[in-house]
Amino acid sequence: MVALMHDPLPNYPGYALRRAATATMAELATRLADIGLRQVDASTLILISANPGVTGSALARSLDIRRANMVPLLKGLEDAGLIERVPIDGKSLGLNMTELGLQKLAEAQIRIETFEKELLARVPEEHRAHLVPALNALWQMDS
Amino acid sequence: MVALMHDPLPNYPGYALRRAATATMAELATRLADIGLRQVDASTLILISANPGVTGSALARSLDIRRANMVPLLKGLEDAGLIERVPIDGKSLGLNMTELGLQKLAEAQIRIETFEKELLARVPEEHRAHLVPALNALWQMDS
DNA sequence: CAAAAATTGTTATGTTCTATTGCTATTCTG
DNA sequence: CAGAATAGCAATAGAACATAACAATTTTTG
Repeated sequence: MVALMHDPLPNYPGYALRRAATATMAELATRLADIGLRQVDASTLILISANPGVTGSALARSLDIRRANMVPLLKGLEDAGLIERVPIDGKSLGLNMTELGLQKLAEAQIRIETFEKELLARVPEEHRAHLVPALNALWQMDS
Repeated sequence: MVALMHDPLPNYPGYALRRAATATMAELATRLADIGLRQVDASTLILISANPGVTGSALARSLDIRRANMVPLLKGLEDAGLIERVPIDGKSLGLNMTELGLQKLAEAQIRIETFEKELLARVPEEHRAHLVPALNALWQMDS
C-alpha cells in the first residue's frame, strides 16, 4: 500500500492545485451536507445576504455559474424557505434572505469558519499568509 | 457588467482554492484537448512513463481515482496506441508506454510546462515560491 | 422616438466526471 | 490450506456543468 516509486505530479502547480481543491472541497461538502446545504448553496446565501436585492443573473456572473443552472439552485433555496424573490421590474427578480435563511446561513458560517481555520492550520506557518493572495491572483483578472 | 458590491467570498481560502482550480484546470484542459488528451490522460501517461510496468490499481491509488473508473481510462489510452499492457501474473497487468505514447507525452509535456510557467507567472513574485508547498500540505497526508 | 441590441429568467437537453455495486479470477497471508 | 485481500471489469447511477433556444422586457443608439 506504498506510494508510487516516482511521482513527479505534486511538483506541478496545476496538479497540486487540483488535488488540494478536490480534497478540501470534499471535506467541506460533507460538513455542509450535515445541515442540508451544498457549497454552492452556502456561497449563494453569503452573497445574497451581503447584497440584498441582488438578481440571479448578477449572482451567476459573480459565481461564474451559467444563468440556466441558477434556476434550480434558486428554486431549491426558495422552496427551502431560505430566500424570497421580489420583482424589481418587469423582468428582474430581487433576492432576499428570509428569517430562516439567515438562521441557516449562521449555521453554515460556523461550519465554514471552522473548516477554513483547520484548512489554514494544515499549511506550514511560513507559507500560510501567501496562500489566499496567490490563489486569487490565479483567477481574479480575466473574469 | 460590474462586479458585486460586496463579495466576501475571495477571502475564504476554500473558495479561492476552488475558483483558482476550476479556472486554471479549464485552461489546461483546452490546451491538452488540442492534442486529444484530457488532464487525467496526461497525468496517467506521466506516471506510467515514470513507473514502467506499474499496474492500473497502483495508478488509481496514486491519482485517487476509483479502480472502476480506471478501466475506460486505460482502455482509451490503449486504443489510442499510447500504452500497452503486459500480464505480470494471473491477475495484474503492467502498463508501459508505446513509442507513440512517448511522442504524445512529449507534446503534452511541452504544453504542460508552458501552462505551469504562465500559471506561476500570474502569482506575484513574493507569493510564488509558497504556492506549491502550501497546496501540497493541504492534501498530501491523509491519503 | 423607433429599431436594434442586450438582458432576464426559463425549459429542455446533453455531456462529462465520478461513485457505487457486484462479480470473477487470482494472489497473499496466517 | 482457508480466509482475506487484491486486480480488473461491467453496469449503472448521480451530480455538476454546458448548450441551445425562447419569450418578455429593458436598454442603447442612430
